[in-house]
Amino acid sequence: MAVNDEAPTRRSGRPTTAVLTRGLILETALRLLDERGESGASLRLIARELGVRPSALYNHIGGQDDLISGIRELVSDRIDVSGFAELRWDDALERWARSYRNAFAAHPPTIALLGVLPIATGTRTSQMYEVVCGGLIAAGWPESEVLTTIVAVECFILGAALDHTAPDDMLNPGVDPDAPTFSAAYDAARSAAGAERPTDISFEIGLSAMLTGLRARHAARCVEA
Amino acid sequence: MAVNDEAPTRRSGRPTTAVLTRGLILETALRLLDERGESGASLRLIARELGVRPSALYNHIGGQDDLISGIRELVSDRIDVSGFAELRWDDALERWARSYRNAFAAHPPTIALLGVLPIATGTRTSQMYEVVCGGLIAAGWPESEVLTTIVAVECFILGAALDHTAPDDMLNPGVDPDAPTFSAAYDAARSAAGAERPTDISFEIGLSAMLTGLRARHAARCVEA
DNA sequence: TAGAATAACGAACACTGTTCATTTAATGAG
DNA sequence: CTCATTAAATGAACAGTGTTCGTTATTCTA
Repeated sequence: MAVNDEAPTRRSGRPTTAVLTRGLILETALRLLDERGESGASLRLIARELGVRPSALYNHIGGQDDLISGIRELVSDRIDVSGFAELRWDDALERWARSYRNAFAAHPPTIALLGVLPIATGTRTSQMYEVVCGGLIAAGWPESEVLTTIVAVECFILGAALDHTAPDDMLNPGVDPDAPTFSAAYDAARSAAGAERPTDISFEIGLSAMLTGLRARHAARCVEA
Repeated sequence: MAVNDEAPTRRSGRPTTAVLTRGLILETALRLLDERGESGASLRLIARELGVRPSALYNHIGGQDDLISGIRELVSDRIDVSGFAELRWDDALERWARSYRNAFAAHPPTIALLGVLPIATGTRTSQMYEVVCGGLIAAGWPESEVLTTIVAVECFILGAALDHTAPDDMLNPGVDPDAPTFSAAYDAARSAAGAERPTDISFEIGLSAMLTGLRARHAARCVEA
């Protein structure tokens, strides 16, 4: 119907003052992701939001993969690693894990991507690993084990971030005569939660369990610094 | 170019013997997912594989969401809950967690969906929760806590399944002068792993830590059965 | 046996990411 | 100051996606 894509008319050719920036594109993408969720970061939506044709984006980003990894950098930037300079290793890990989960839970679509795309060297993500590795090694964790341990915690964090985005009643079995124990446990959990979200309780239980386990491992095989 | 989509020619109208079945579609989708990975389960690919037009699929499935949740049921079916009838709760949980991760690690695209889509009542997935809840409650876990605990473990499992699909060198910092500790830890982890995949080591470390933590929690607040 | 329900095709729609030729302006070199 | 180069936009096009709808032929049911 509409012959024009409702984008503000701009003459062909390079504009007098630049319209786009890689940073501007990434921030717009993240904002749309937050506002419209999930599929809000399509190149065409971003382009429309910026008053530009989709193909113009390709002068600043390499494509969708590049876009995603750029967004990931923005999100990663909000992860708090300050604890490793102030607290004991386990308390630092706890603060790190909490802010890590919160950062990604706020941007669901990036979670699944995070696990699969390689991280670029020299980025802030790389710096995050630098700090966490340093903190744990300083606390006596063996160098050969520290990264696999960090990844183990990360697995839990990302899974929890994924769970955070799920609707609260996802597991609701309803009235299922074939699953009475499950149904009862669901009701019990729900009333025990009160005003809290079940997903938050699960995160706390899991995080606490994992830290207890890691403390035991640390005591068993690590040299105090 | 090609006027026909290379699909075997079949006259319009209902065929003499039915070509499609919901089950057949789901199994084909899962197979393509395994073979071609990631985006192998497009409706058009499935249709072509079955020698059928895409629109024909809609006579048997409700759409892509329905397709995914159907696939999820197929995958969930391979999770081993036999331990809860034979072993101590913690060993049963360990067996369950391992087979859970393996089942989904084999089918990456379903992982992210798992966390978000509600499960249908009366399905085998529901039965899985029934067995796990029953096993833990029989071991003395309080009813109000059992489901949130299970979800906590699930978070780790799904995160680990996600990590399993990532390339091994995802974290490779290369030569990054700004991240010397990280780089050294990466090399140390790599050589310590030997022939094993780092993601498997991380899973074992995390699972072990989590079980240790849960055993402590169990001892502290659960009544022996 | 008449009519309804079923299950296929095939065309179309509204999307998606991406590429390419074209147009215009800014930039840098001699 | 000029001129070639580079950069940044448009706009058309392509191949792909999920989905809907009308058509047609068959089977099932009353």
